[in-house]
Amino acid sequence: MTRAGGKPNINTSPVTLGAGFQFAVSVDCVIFGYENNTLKVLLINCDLPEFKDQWSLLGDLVHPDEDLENAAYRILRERTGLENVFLEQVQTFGSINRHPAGRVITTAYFSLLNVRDHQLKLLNNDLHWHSLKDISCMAFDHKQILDTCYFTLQKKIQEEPIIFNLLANKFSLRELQVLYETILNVELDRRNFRKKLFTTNLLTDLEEMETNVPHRPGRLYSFNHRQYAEMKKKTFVGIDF
Amino acid sequence: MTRAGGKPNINTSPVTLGAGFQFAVSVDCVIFGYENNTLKVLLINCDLPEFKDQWSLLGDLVHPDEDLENAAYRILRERTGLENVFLEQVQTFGSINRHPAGRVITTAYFSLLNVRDHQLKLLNNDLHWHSLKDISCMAFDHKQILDTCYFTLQKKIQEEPIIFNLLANKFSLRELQVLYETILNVELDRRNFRKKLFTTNLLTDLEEMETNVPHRPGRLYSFNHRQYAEMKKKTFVGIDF
DNA sequence: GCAAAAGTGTTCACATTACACCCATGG
DNA sequence: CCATGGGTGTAATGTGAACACTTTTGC
Repeated sequence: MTRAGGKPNINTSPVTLGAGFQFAVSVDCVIFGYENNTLKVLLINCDLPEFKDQWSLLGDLVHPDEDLENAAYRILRERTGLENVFLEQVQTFGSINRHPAGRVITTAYFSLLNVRDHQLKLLNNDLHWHSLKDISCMAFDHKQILDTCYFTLQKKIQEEPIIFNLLANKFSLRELQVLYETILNVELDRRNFRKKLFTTNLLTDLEEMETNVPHRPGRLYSFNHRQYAEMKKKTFVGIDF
Repeated sequence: MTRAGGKPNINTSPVTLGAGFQFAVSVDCVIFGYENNTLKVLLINCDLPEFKDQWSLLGDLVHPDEDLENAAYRILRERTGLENVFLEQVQTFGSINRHPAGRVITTAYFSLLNVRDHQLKLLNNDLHWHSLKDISCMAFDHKQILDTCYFTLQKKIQEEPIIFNLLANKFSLRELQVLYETILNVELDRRNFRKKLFTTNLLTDLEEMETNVPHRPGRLYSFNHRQYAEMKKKTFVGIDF
């Protein structure tokens, strides 16, 4: 009899986990990229008979000696060759029958990367970028996971300047604005957008211009990581609903 | 050899999970309550020798035939007797050595309930409400989980009107304001607060007054769930960082 | 009557929105 | 010279912040 009202419990009393070891744990990465004015996600073909020729997220079982987040980074590294990529946990999906092989709990991570810098590595894999709009059906509950991560992406880019992870180091304001518009699925006023972005002080003017564009070249900017680190120290309190 | 570049993978090819069944999966509930102008959390004593007499969140192993969220609801029901309580997934914690008994992945949920309506049931358990400010050390990584959930609570009450779950059905504007101030740890201007709340149209004026208060009685309000359901259909797009 | 909180409006600063014209480049 | 997007400012509106006095109750 424990002090917890007679209920042996993993948090309150010494229990053996023998009976508890009935789960497999995986991570799935929703890897967003941006190319040709289109938001894309990196998918792989699923060979399970249950989901023949359907698309699947990049995921794998977590190793017994591996932290969840490390497993997600490993998948990114193995599949894309990238080491320092934006990655953040989104949500865990654990419905009973979500995987035909048995009880598999999966934690979804979303990742943002700059497609142009990393195209070559993908040739080694059976991976493909898919326009988000063209994805209807996916293996497992991956469509639901993707939708959740896309919603999180939409919300987060309005709260934190993570969007720059999808762009090359140098970008024009036009590119940045179109990217916002693409992800949020809205149109933004160009002058107001510029004003807004400049007042954040997060853009470094590179004093360079676009080249080989069939119109007046725009200035190029980079994201000022140092300035953002300063800004983050400030807090905000409000009630908005 | 699968199409996935020769890597057998849980998402791409038929694999047996025998080797994957090495995890225990649990859920932990961070149950917030509000009493005597204090934000509290419901904890239980931990009897594990490693964490002798330290406090622990309410959690348990997920049953093999049970969804994650159902496991969290079960814990709430078993511990508090409550059925319809606000509950939301926050984050999953899976560090290798977070549990001394073995590899345990835990998904944290946070819950909001109205303490006054549900005091009696707790007598059957070794549960206690703890003022959030008095909690320093906890068993496992539960302090980290609690901090994460508290941060999520602070953020969410500024985005969605979930705070009403912590109050009785009838409340005065004063009570509501003090609750906001307590959770956010700020002082709010009373007139601006009233204006703001009234313009949301989420409060139903019950045409009742406080009684037995040693000052001018305030009006009582209730949260208008129906109105909020209407509001939720609208969207918002902005860039705020 | 005193302590304590209820109730109530206005002003100011700032942020957001809407909106139109000329400029530089490639073809 | 034409198509395309770059670059710029102002006025109107809306939102958030600051702020003081009278009222009602219990004791």
